[in-house]
Order: sequence, then structure tokens, then C-alpha cells
Amino acid sequence: MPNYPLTRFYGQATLSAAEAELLSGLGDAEIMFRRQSVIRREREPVDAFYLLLEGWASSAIRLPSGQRQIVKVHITGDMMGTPSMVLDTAADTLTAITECRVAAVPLTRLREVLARHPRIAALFFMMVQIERLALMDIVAALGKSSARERMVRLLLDLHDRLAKIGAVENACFDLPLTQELLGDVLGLTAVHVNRTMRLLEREGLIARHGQRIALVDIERLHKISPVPPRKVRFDPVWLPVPGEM
Amino acid sequence: MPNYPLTRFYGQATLSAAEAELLSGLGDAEIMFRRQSVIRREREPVDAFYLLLEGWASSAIRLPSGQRQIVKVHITGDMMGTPSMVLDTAADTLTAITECRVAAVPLTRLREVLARHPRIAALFFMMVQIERLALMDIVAALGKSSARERMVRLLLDLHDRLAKIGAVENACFDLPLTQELLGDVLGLTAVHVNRTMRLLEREGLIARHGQRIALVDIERLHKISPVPPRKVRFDPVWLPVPGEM
DNA sequence: CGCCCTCTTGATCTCCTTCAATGACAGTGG
DNA sequence: CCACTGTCATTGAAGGAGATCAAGAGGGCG
Repeated sequence: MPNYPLTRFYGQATLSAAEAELLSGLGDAEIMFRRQSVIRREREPVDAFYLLLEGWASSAIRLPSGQRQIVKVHITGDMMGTPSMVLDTAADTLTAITECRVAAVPLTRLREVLARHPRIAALFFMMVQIERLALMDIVAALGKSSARERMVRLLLDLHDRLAKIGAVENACFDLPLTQELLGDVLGLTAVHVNRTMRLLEREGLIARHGQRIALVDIERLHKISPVPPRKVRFDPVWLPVPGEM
Repeated sequence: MPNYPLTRFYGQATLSAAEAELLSGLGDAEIMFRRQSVIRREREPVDAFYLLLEGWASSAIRLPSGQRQIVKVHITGDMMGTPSMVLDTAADTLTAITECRVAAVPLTRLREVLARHPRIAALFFMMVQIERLALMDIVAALGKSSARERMVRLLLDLHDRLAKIGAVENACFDLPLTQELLGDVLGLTAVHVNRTMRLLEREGLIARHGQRIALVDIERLHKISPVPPRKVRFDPVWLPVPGEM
């Protein structure tokens, strides 16, 4: 039984020991995926979703034009592939960016959880709303801001998410995405990603060496970001209380 | 007790009479909103979400730059403002595009439903995932396609959603959005929205008179759309069966 | 050592923005 | 009934952010 890190839930609500145990043991046996390998391909039938036990992965949509848009960059502790739960065939392709440890969760098992544990069901509901908010912010950034602003937003977003799993020290973290991948996240070409990062570097906002990136002036970066950070409400009023389980 | 149209659910799963009754009576007394009036403003404390009993409304995010991005165009039967459930203060502003009839659902009432009716909770979960998929497609369109392609996608999306509530006849429907609003949806300026629509008109793809718009050649429009239509799975395997309520 | 991938930079092009002006139309008050 | 005002659609001209094309440099790996 793989140990799924519950960092994703700790910021959302208080978990009882029983709930934590249920969640961390949710997945099947862990599977390793090499860099670049596909975890679940678009248009494949959907019978599970995936827990990313460790590593980086992307969720991408391929357009008829042949273009690829990365819709989400997943890091350790993320749930992946859940939007396709409501479809017959998967909407997005999940690809390992770094080597990944993954555990699949069959949808039939999810049914048991949803039917028997209303509070955990509500936590899942909450998590999806959080992802939806993230997408709303991305839409706002794509629709109404410049390459520089979008890049800043992405870096701050990754910084915050990585900080929650302890992968940031000194505003400095690993960024295993190539500039081409960053372009597919930001809706830019790799060339322009390069120019934009170099610009941020020259401005003294960030610093890089290899895959390592440092947010030198977070204060100023926050001012540039096109969207403000969101603060999730802990234990919201609509969450069924443990007694009601 | 206002009558909330359940069109949103009919495509998702079979509803028992009891479930249908619970859902249609979910909201408080109905409230009217005039064109342009704000239903719920950004940054206000969140204590309810909203059922759009009738009309058109927008969900928009205002950026620090003063720009506004419309994240969703709501039509009759939509649930509005649910992403902000997970926040202390609302992420988006809900504005009436046409005159609207709206019913608020206090979040405390939602808790009862989530705690006592696992299957309805799962239906909500499903609905949010559908919205998330819609946003993923919008991200793909914004990131990787031209003004013309984005416009086509929006028109097809509205066409499909309006068809489900019986507001389309002969591929022809009312579009009460000004070109400026369309620009805020598509991440374009009003001027370019105009040029793009005129282009589509000259190409014989659409026709307009006043607020009325006709999709003249849907076949060809589908070929232009940057994202394929999604087919939601009816009664997915992970949905708790009525017996498990 | 040689190959491929990634980063980097320059030059040119283009889609969309910005700025500006005009016309159509509805509402409003005299 | 008509001037007055504001909103919205439309079109032209000029400017700019980012794309495209092209080429070179560094670095990991067979």
C-alpha cells in the first residue's frame, strides 16, 4: 500500500486519523515512470485517476492543429487525471516530466469512498473547486496579461505549491521544465520564453543556474503578477463535520 | 420555493423523484436582477452560491491592472459562484447580462445535503469536474489558437449549451453580449471581436441581425474549432447508486 | 569523439492592439 | 416632435508584442 503524501489536504481541513489512513492508502501498488513517458494518454478509456507520490508531471491537451497546451503542472502529492472521470475517454495526456512514482485509484474504489464517507467526498469536492479556481486564474492571465506577467505568475504559483511540500529553500527551487514545456504552459513559443526569462534575470527579479531557479525579489514579483494569491478557507462551513460521517 | 430547472443534471445521471425535488427546491426565495447589476461582487465574504433560474450572467475576475476577464458566461439553469465556496472572499464578480432571476443557496444548507445525500454530493462533484474541463478547453484555446478559432469555439459552446435548455432553433439563438463583453471572454479587444465576427460573416459561417446569431455552417465551424466537443459519461461507474444513499 | 537536445540571440513578419472617427439607434427631456 | 446624450457597431491607420525563421554555442550521453 503506497504512502500518498497528504500535503494537499492539510491546508484544507482537519483530518481524523481514520481519514488520513483511508486517504493515504487509497491507491494501488506504486508504479514508476521514466522521464518523458506517458502515464495516461488522451482518448484512452478512463477507469482510474492517479496519485502522484513523487515527481513532476504534466497534464496536456493536444489540439487538432497539432499544438499542445499544458493545462497543469503536477508536483508531488497532486491528484492527476480526475477531470476525465466524467468522460468516457480521457481529455488530457499525463506525462512524466521527471521520473515519477504514481499510484492508480480505480474509479470503482472511489465510489465506495464517496458513498460511505461524506466528509472525504466533500474534501474531494473542495479540492476540485480549488483546481477550478486555479484554472480561472490561468484563464485571466492568458486572456489579459503579457508574457512577462504570465511568467511571473507561473513562477510564484510553483513557488507557493512547492513551499507547501517543502521543496523550496531560500526562495530557490528546482524547475525541471524545458523552455519549450514552459512555452506550452504559458501559451508562448520557447524562443519567447527564453527572452522573457532573460529579461526577468536582467531586472534582478530571478536568478538561474541550470534547473535551479531563485526568486530574488518576491515582493516585486508579487506586484507584477496579474492575479493575486488566493487564500483557501480552512474547514469551510459547508464541510460536513466528522460527527456527521 | 423557486423552481430551479434541472437541465444541468439531466445529461449527467438518472435522478429519482426525491432527488429532483430536493434539487429544484434548494434555493431561497427568488430575486430579480436588472441588466448590468451585480449579483455578488469580488472580495465580498462568501456565504452562499447561486442558482440562475433564468437569464444570462457573467463570472468575471478583475485584475490589478484594471482589466477584466470573463471566466464563464452563465445561462439559465447554471450554478454560479461555487468556486468561491472554498475561499473567505469571493474570487469572481457575478453580473447580470440580461435581467436575471436568481436563487441563493446558503452554504450551511449545502452542508446538510452533502452530509445526508452522498449521491447528490457526487453529482455536484461531477458538475464541478465538468466545469473544470470546460476551463481546461478554454485555456487550450486561449493559449494556442487565433482570434477566429477562439470565437468559433465560443459560439459552438454557447450553441450546445443553449440547445440543451431549448433556446436554439434552426442553429439560431440570442446572444445578448456586447462585443466588448465578448472581448472580455475571448481575451481580445472589442475592435478585434468586431473584425473577427465580420470575417466569419463574410465567410458564410455565421449570420447576424441584432442580437440574433445563426450558425450557418456548423459542419465547417466544427472543423475550425480548436477543441473537440466533449461527451459527458452518463451515470459514471464511480457515482454512488441510489440504493447506497 | 560526435550527436542531439536545449539555450541563446538576431532579423523579419504578422496578428492583434491602440487610437481615432463615423454612423446607427434607443432613451430622455424640452 | 425633435435636439441631446450615451451606448454600441463599424472601419481605417499606425504601432507593438510575440511568432517565425535561422544560426550558433554549450553540454550530456552514446
